[in-house]
Amino acid sequence: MKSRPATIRDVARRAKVSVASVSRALNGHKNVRDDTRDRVLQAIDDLHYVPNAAARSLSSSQTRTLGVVLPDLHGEFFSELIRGMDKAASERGYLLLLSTMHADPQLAGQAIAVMRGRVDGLAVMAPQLSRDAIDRLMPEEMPGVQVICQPSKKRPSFIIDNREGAASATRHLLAIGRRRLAHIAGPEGNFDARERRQGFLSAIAAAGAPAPLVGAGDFGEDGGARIVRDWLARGERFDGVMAANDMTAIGALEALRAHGLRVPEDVALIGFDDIPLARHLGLSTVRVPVADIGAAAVERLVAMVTSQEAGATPEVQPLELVLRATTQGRPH
Amino acid sequence: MKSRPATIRDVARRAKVSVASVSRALNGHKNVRDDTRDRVLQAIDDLHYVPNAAARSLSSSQTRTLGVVLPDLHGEFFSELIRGMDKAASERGYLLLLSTMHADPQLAGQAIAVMRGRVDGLAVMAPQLSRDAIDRLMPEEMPGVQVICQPSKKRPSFIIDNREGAASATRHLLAIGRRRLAHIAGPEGNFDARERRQGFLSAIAAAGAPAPLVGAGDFGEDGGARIVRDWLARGERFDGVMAANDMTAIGALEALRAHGLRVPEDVALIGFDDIPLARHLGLSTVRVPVADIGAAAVERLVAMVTSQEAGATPEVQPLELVLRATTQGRPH
DNA sequence: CTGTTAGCGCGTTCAT
DNA sequence: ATGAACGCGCTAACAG
Repeated sequence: MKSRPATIRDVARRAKVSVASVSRALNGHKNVRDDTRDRVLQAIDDLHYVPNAAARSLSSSQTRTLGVVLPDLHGEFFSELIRGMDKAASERGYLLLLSTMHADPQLAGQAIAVMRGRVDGLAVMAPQLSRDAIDRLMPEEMPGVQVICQPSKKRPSFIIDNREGAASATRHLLAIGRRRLAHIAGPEGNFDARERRQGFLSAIAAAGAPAPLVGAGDFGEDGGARIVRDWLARGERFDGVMAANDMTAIGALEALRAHGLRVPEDVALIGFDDIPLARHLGLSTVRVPVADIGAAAVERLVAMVTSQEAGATPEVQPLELVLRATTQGRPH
Repeated sequence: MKSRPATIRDVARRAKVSVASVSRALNGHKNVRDDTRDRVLQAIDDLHYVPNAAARSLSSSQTRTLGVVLPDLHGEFFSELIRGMDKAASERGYLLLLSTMHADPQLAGQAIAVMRGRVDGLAVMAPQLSRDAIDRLMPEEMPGVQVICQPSKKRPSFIIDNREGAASATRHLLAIGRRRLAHIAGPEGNFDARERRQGFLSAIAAAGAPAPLVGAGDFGEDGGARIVRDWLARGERFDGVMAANDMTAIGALEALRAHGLRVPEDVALIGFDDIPLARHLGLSTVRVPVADIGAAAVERLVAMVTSQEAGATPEVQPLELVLRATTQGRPH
């Protein structure tokens, strides 16, 4: 007996009430007699009735779904962000519709477009897009928040203080006596990468330290390793490296060691993000509370969806300097 | 001018055609004159029309969305699985609706229930649930596949040969001359964990090696470390450890070293999964092609959704032994 | 090739 | 407290 799924009408018939009563009972309205409600519930149970989500959306024009548009993220960063978002969403009865796009702005646009009508709100992370590009892509009429990218004036943004984080990492290098510093930056198109570079440079300037070495990495392990090898091959001298993120730092670490340099004795090294690998490798870094950011963003998004709240003040999550072996004499 | 979104009727009016023609043009039907199609496309562009997904679903009874139900996964395993799935899905015009549930079977049931009517098919990973439990939870009428868990007879399953993987890891330990082996198992309720333990034991038996030590871990770093500390405290002797997964192995590695034991000289160590950490720590392991599994599962699911295909033969993805420093004399 | 129209399943007035 | 009826936006069957 694989009959088609029961509809609200089947339930109404079986409970001997009208569809309106079933709907009311279902949505917990007050004006339903206990007796009626029980009969409805019984019928629902008998028929294994499950409301059709599409019909519900069409008629109520809300989906109880949130769209999440992410760049081509890897590893722990991705999973932590989703974990934070999913937790906040499911606690509030929302589901997450996912779209992991690639760097191309055009794809970003498509990703956002296909979500229209399927979600009540949108959380977008697009560090490679400018503020204006994001503004152009986001549908006017739909609530939206931005996560870890250039803050918008029109939408709440959940960000971190990249400059301060990078500056404090740099000050730490200076504080342990390193003077000839180097920075391996992230992709030029990436907002966070640019901010971190700025933070590094301003800390150097503020301390009156010698002009630093700056190379352009790609947020990846290979990029970090390549830059370091180049420097070393050119005979550059440096005793402290601040990398744009942990993966870059890890690449740098391997290149340094492959060249016979000791870390931290010869060169101190610090990254950014605090991915789990960092802890295991004893890499000093700046911790980004990714899951918290995701949760905060979704929490706010749900508030916007349910109560039309506006407001666009960026919410800045605190960073934390995590000191480990690569900037300390002792092993972790 | 923040008017309500344009509907198909607005488009029809502006293009001076009927809604049916708009629908046909939209869905790429052949029987539309070029002239008509152009006018429709023009109107769509003018009005920034985007079809309402809910209405479309209701009327066509398909959502172009796939549900993904996952356990409380961490790190790279999670992100790789999603990456593989999302790639396969988006290439075919499908979106992923996510639900990360917790171990509780009741929650699993809820997670699946809320997806009814919102997705065309379901991909479920539930290693902590029995075959029967999953069968009971999965809606009869909806296409579904299972990923990395006890294979069902009713649905295609995408699995790995845990026993053979564990056995080959164990044989490798034996082959490099280790005889007093130990196994740190995963949670007893987990299907893959049980299979891996079996694989370990049968390899031991087949080789006629001495009775091994077996401890119950939890797939986590702490569990692995705890078991090793216990063994060491009790004065147990062993020269090779096969851990149920990489995180467990990493915990074991740290406990071993903290106790002054050298790896692999004193104790050889091998894990399972090949998460990125494994490579960085030089941990030997068994590689599970997580992204490929996810992609294959979704690919098959889409086929089932679009063409009612049946079939329930488990698809077994190949594993690969990855040898690194923790089972070899030399560093990686 | 094109237009008219009847549902799809549900929420929600409006009467009663 | 309950029921009848309309409309949400779209697809598809049917007429022309």
